[in-house]
Amino acid sequence: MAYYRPPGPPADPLIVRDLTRLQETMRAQVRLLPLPRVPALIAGCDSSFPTPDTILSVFVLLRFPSLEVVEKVYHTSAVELPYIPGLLSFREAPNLLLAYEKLQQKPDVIMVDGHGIAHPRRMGIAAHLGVLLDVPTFGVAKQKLTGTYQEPALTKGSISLLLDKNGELLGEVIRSKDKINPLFVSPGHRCDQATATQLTLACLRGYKLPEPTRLADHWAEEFKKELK
DNA sequence: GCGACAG
DNA sequence: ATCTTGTCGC
Repeated sequence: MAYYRPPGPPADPLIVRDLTRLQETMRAQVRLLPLPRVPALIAGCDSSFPTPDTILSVFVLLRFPSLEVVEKVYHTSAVELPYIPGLLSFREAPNLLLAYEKLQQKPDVIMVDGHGIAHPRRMGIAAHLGVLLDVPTFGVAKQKLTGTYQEPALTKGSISLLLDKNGELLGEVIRSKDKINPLFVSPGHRCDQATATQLTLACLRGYKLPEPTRLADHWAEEFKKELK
């Protein structure tokens, strides 16, 4: 009799140990600082899964601050790792990098769907991608991974801090729309909290998600349907 | 031992 | 992330 098994290959505990170590060495590469100048191009990226073992990643390039769409590309490949909290980047980053290579022009900063340093080892997918590409990145997540915070006021623009057990700043919890669940914004690489928050706010257009990730999210869903 | 746990 | 209908609120 068949029995249930989660999507993707099983999580080999030996692999998990090695990836966690690799993540800890990558942490030393992260640099938190303001962008050298106001970005002219900002990118948004996200992934969807047409089938349990196929990943489809999208990169959308927008002019800033107009947010006019300049490019949108995607790439698909076989899933090599199951989803493991804290190790998401090893499952999605490889395919995201392949999609990134398809961009004709490169962005000055990338808004990633997921956390930056608001991660157990300060290496969320935004920081991970930033280090691999050596490009400024920050993360915008819909759910908390780690840290504690006070619920921000219910009005758009309200912000509260996301802190770790020692009071260290991990990110900011931002209400991007009235009475809608807040976003978790944190710097990735070559970016700082103030910049990540400013860019997130500057990219809001009446929706819960800022345009870069909202559009990447949208196209990840559209391209998925096209494949079916 | 008991929760928490991005996408 | 993905599956999946109707439904409550602004």
